[in-house]
Amino acid sequence: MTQQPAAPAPDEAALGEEFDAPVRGSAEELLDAGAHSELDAMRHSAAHVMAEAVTGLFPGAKLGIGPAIQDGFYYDFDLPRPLTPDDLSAIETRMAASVAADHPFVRHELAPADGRAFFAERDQPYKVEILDDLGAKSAAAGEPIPVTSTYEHGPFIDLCKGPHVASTGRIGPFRLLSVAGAYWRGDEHRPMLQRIYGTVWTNQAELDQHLWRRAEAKKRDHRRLGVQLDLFSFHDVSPGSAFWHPRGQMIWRTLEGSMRELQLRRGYQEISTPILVNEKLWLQSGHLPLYADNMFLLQVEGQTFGLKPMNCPESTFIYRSRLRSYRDLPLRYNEYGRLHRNERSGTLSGLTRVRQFIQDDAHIYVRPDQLADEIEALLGEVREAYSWVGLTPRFAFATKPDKALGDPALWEKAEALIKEALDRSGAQYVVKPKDGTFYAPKIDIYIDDALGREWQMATIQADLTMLPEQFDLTYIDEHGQPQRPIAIHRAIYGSLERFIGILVEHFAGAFPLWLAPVQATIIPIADRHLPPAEELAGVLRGRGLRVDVDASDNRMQNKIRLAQEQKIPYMLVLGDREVEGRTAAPRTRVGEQQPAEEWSALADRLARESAARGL
RNA sequence: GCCCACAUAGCUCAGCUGGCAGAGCACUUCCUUGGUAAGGAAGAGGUCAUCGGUUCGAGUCCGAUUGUGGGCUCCA
Repeated sequence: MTQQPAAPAPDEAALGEEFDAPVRGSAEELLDAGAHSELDAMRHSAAHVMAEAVTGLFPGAKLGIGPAIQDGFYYDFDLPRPLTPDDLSAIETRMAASVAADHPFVRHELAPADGRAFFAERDQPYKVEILDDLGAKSAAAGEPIPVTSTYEHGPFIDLCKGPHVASTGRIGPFRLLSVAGAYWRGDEHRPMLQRIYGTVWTNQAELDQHLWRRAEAKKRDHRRLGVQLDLFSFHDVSPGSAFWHPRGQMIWRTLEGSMRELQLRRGYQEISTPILVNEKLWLQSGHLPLYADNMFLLQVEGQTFGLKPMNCPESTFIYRSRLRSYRDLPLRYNEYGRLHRNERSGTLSGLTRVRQFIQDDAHIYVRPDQLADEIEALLGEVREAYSWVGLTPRFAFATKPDKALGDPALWEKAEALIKEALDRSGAQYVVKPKDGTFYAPKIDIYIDDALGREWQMATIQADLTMLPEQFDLTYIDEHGQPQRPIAIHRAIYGSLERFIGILVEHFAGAFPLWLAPVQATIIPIADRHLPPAEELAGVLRGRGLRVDVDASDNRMQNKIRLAQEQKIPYMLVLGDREVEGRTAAPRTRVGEQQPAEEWSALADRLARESAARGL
């Protein structure tokens, strides 16, 4: 967010650093009302008006495309020089003038050849390319080339299939947001154009709401809160890899602990496999040719080793370490594997795009007749784990892609079994045809966070070929014959790094009690209350609670403020009154004051609340 | 990787057209021992990301490098 053309409102700036204690569950008010076609027409029209402004400022500018998108629009330009934030305000000013002039949008239709000539004359090669592609596509389909339609408003005319609002005056309040580079047609071998993003709404209140939501998202940004809450940091000695501070690591361990509990209950067995592995492993699995660019490879004594980018192949060595009976299956191996992927430098971003991460991975080996039951159980695991953090998973079923390994009949069977499991579990899901991996149909899991943003999280894949065939896995069936198992790959949190990043933003740093790295801070009012404060801390820690004592010489009010900023769920105030009765006065981070409570009763209550994993 | 922007104290940031490096918070010490969102005073803290260049003189101008941000791209 490098360019914000207009200064924030003064009161907003003053409040910016310390936003109010977030009230979780207020998601609805943050949600977008949703786009509709009238608004889309307005946004697309705004793109035209912006193109008018840009071509006015930069005669000879070449135009890419300028569609409506969620919340706004963009337009790509080929310009003689890079745009600056000052240019954005100049463009906004010109746009405002065009809106004030209320130019009608007029549609013209031209014969295809005339249309091409029209844009060729005006030296608009990208538009010509679009028309040529359109013609080629029609020819290939054996259809007539459609007429070329253009829309004209005031001094500006553009290739466009519409629709538009009636006139520029109908365009609602807008704001230009940022400039970014974008390859023509998303292809890095094509020229890089300059893209300007803007947002448009039907009225000022909606625009204000949108800008507020953007500001709110920025305040919740896990990269910012990670520093403020002392969770993790990044350093240039290892770009793309987080340094976990004690509090961040505590969140990590707490999530991991809950998952271990669930996995134990479900009969998983935990394994751990090497990080540094000879490249021949990925030659065998088939990953190497496709994935080598994303791997960290190194030469060791004349051989090539790599840091593992995924866990899957190695669990097969444990599977094959002895002969397996049909009675052994399902065999559920889970692994918290530390993975490295060489993401391109420009793509790294906080915890959501990293080079090193740890997955709560598992590989489950099943007989074909066990597949549907196992998938159904896995869907239950996903629902349970996500309920701990108040997220509702949505499922997408991705089927066989065109380029796929293995016997099509097997695919068909596996897909039918997955569908059966999905239906039986009562899950809501969409089907994404041909979106599976080359070795497995899969179920992808999505959530919407408190700001209404969608994230792809976990995945469940039913691998028919890669592990079973490439590594020649077998089990002995009841007739003494070797059979192929199916390998289910699944991660529930996915990457813990990414999961925590999403949770930080979802909760705005105010983690539920069970997950909060510090669950309570004890606030002695005066120094003489320090020894009993330590005593109380001992009682609470004895019940497994994570507790700090604020031993600074700050005043109580200041200690409360600091605990509030750290979003610690409970502040336990200890003064003369409390020490006398061996009680403490709890205050929650939303400002609620609870009656003073006897130490062991308080410890019991908080421990119960924490164990319940409530929100 | 590519385009653009940015990098000043632990954090958030100021430093106009080149002329001895600043503030608030945090930290240390002292005073204060308090009742639900900042008590007071003093002090310490910076090779202005790194390397090179222009200049009498560079935080400031130019170049390269590294990192970060907004995007594009990719994602088994």
